[in-house]
Amino acid sequence: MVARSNDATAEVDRLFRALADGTRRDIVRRTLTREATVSELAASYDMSFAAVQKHVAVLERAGLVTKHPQGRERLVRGNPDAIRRAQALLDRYEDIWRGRVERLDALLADEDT
Amino acid sequence: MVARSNDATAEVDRLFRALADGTRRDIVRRTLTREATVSELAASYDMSFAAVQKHVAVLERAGLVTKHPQGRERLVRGNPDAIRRAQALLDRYEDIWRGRVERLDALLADEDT
DNA sequence: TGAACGTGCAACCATATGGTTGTATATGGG
DNA sequence: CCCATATACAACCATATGGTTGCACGTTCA
Repeated sequence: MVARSNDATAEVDRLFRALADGTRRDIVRRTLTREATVSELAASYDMSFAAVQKHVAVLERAGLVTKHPQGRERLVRGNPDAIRRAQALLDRYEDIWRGRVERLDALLADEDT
Repeated sequence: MVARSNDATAEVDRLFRALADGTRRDIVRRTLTREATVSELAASYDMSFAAVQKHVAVLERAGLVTKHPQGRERLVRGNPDAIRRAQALLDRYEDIWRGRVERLDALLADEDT
């Protein structure tokens, strides 16, 4: 009976969940190179403005993008730190597989680093 | 209007979606070091056998684990290749952010490599 | 052979998700 | 000041998800 579902776990859930949608991944990709307003993003996809706005909100909650008010617009900017956080998590799995995990409790620990 | 939602996209959706659950991540972690039967896994979590069996099925569809029949049991084995596939995808985002993407169309391409 | 075990799967339920439309609020420009 | 624009958010709907219980089926073994 492994101890689970702490705050860190919920955070990781949100991170991977946010990445599990093509439109959202596209938004992240776009805003990593150049920030864009919500309207600009919305124009790119075949769905309502509100739908895109919701996707941005999901990404923001997951930490994958940040929003920066600029007058009446919000500049959406991809957050490379969140990407690296996801990478770090996957790296842990690689480590586990390669038996590179030194402390035994690291095997039991989830993402609460 | 970016072209989206091809087969590769659906596959990536499944991959990240599968990782967006703590119980499933735990199963992956466990089975990366040592294969386990579905029953053994089920004993570890505070939910029904069927629930765990469903989680394993989700992981299997995402390619994160493979199942190997052994008599009446199924040995569940974590698949490091799927982890690496996820890593490769995230690496692409890093590359994009660092402006390391050479071909311009790589910016538009999603995960259909 | 028959009982117990391991697994898969269907049916069901509550809640979450991803979309819609409509409305409210704030900002910018004429 | 008014109007158009940019965003946010609520209400609603269909479908997906994550859990449950119950049953069917193959395998092991006494």
